Amino acid sequence: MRTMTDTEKTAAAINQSVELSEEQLRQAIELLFFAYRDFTGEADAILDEYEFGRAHHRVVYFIGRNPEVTVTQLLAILKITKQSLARVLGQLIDEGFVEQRTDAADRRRRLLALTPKGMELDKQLTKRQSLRIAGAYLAAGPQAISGFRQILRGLINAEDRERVDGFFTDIGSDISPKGT
Amino acid sequence: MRTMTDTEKTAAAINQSVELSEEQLRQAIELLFFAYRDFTGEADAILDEYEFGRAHHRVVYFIGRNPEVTVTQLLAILKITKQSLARVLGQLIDEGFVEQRTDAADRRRRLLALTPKGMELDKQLTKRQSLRIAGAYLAAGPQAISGFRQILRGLINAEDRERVDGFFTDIGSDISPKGT
DNA sequence: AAAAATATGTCAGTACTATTGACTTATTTT
DNA sequence: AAAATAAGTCAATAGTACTGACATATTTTT
Repeated sequence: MRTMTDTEKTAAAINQSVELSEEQLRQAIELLFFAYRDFTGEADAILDEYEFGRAHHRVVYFIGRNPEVTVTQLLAILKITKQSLARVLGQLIDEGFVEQRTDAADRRRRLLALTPKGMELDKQLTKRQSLRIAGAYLAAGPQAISGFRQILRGLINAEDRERVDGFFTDIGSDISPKGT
Repeated sequence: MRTMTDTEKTAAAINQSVELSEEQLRQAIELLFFAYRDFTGEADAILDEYEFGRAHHRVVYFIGRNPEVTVTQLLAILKITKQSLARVLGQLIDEGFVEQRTDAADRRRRLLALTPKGMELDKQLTKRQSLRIAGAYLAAGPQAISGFRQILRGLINAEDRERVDGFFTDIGSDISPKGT
């Protein structure tokens, strides 16, 4: 009686653990719900100080991440309407967190960027969330990080996946021990 | 002067060898944002048919998951106020998706459960989201699933982690669907 | 040059979710 | 009997987002 090869063992293991029970899928739903709730709740205290809401946070975040983004591009990223963005963006501009300049190449366009004040806010908001993520990353290790990324990427609509692919496509390797 | 324990040495080693760049952490923030947005968007079309919103979805989901849950427990899970829940829960009860009965052991309590109609809605809503998750799970494989879970669990506030431990650990007695 | 399309901005009205605060009723615990 | 707990309700407010309609400036197409 022959023994299984390593490959066969792996295949069997995959088959067994890939049996996706309703229980397992519901667990994933709940993980997402609680993780997202706690993750977004992180910045709320800071936002309150500025009398801003989560919509302001998202706008600040994505302008910070994509300097010189246009209004239309921002709408595409956030998937909200122009009217919804207007309120939030207007406040951020009025209060000096975001600045607009006309694109010289196409004068219909307004290029959006954070002011130093806006960068400061972005940094403050992102720091908290980053700490939470860093904690989870460090506790779980590089393999887990790779899996986390792969699955979340798979949950994103195909059209938007490229947005999160960042500058490196070799998922997993970028977290490995430095210098070795 | 005391020496480091093995655990401390390990922690120190991890801290030194793993470099979490701002870029990596921002990528995680974006993964969460897009994945959660697309994941929750999945059920919207169905909810529209019933003229319900996402709040109704969450309530149906958690009652389905925890039959005989009380109002207070549901508030603790959802972390919203009683007044917020009242509107949504009232509608669900009025329209026959959720039923209430008085707890015989403590007649102040109302035990909540889905009616067959409510179960049908829950199933319909969960199916879509489960398919999305199953797709990502199957594409990424068991190791990735494990990592995904570990990291998301690490993002959840410590108090609530037990809620998502599911079949692995004994869940907090406050929510379990009674028995012992 | 005129027409069409694009990018942005704005006004008005509506819906959903969620909040704080105050108060009531019923029931159980102290 | 008093205090605490569980649930329900009323009123007012805020934040986010939507649809629809329309205006202006600029660029592209015809």
